[in-house]
Amino acid sequence: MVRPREFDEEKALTAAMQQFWEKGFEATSLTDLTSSMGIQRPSLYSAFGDKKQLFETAFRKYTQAHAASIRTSLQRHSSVREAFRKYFENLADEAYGQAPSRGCFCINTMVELSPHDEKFEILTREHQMYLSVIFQETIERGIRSGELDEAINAKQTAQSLIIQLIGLTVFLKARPDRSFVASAIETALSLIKPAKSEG
Amino acid sequence: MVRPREFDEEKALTAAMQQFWEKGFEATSLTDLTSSMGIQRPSLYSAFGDKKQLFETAFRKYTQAHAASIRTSLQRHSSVREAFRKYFENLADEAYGQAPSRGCFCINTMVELSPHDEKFEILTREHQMYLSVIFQETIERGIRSGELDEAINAKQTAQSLIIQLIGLTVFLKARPDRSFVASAIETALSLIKPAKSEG
DNA sequence: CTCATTTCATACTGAATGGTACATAATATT
DNA sequence: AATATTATGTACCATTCAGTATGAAATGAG
Repeated sequence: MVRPREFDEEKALTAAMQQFWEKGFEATSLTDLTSSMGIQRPSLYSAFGDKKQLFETAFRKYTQAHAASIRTSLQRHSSVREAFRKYFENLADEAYGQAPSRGCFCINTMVELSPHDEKFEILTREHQMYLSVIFQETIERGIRSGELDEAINAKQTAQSLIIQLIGLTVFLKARPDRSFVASAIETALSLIKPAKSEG
Repeated sequence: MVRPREFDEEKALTAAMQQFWEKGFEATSLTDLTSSMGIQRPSLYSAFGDKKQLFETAFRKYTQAHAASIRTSLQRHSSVREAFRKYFENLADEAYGQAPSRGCFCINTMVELSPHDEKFEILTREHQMYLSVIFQETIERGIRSGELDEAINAKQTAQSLIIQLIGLTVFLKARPDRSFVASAIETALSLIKPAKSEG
């Protein structure tokens, strides 16, 4: 009964997400968006609403994918310590590639929008809380399996690791010495003490 | 020989710093600047150069004051643990006031500009490295005084604390539960172990 | 084929952006 | 007091911004 849409909404949304992720909300213009999405302005507005609405949709797409990615990454290793180590080290490795470090879309948004926009204050907080639960469950798995020290407070440690993940992600944008990053990662991992091996 | 300047350059620069600190580079307009600085556009350009140059001058003013403030704050207590505790707790307290949390100008800049502007990548990195040295010296003072465990690696611990300071500062913008913040602070302080009391 | 409906491309809107030309006002030196 | 020099206020510039009006193109239903 109608003319069908000529573009793939999901691909267009992904392109918008990449733009906002790389440049933030303010610095991304509608021209940036339409050219990277490969659509015209009226199509953007009819499909996604205005710039802020598109940003929110892109943000939600990111947080879902991000949480799923972290969960998968942490489940890839039977050793919880190894899982966290690989996750943090991979984060650092990516940041030292040639391209400037985009960091984390959610963290970028926390800095740019949360102080002035209550909706994003809530959305960013909730995402970090969600990640904190994933970390906590992972630590609890390590305790149950006997890998980690039973004395570890899983919740508290997870929350501290979230703080350190945020700090590391942000500082990596300034490309600090790798030794700085390495020692911060070592210290973070020291909080996930292995169980005392018999004796 | 000339007409003297009618405004106080230092006060105008402070006003500019506050604006950039609160809203970032992109979101601060020249109109925001001139009205808060109480001067006209041509005065701004002749005294401070263009927007980016003014931003850099304001940034440098901030980092100097910030480093001095941290140094003073950490020296206020003879106990190093107490000094760090007060510093972190004060940070959290400020963030929960009514006004939206501006966070740290340097951290905001790291997120907004460092990935796309090498000059600020360097300036922000150097400031954090400088703070790291202040932390390290403070920890070393605690070790020398006998307050802290000699086994502490002062440099590594300082670097980790910087990461945690960044993480905490950023997450506070999303106003997490105070319990979350409190436990992150406890974990951070646990890295500065007191010396074993005899026996 | 005809018509209703929706998407698309072009071109535009008013407002805001960073930056500046210019004339006037104020000072210090002579 | 006359002059050279700098600061100020106004008014402007071209450009870019987010958002939209409009008409043509494409589809499915009858």
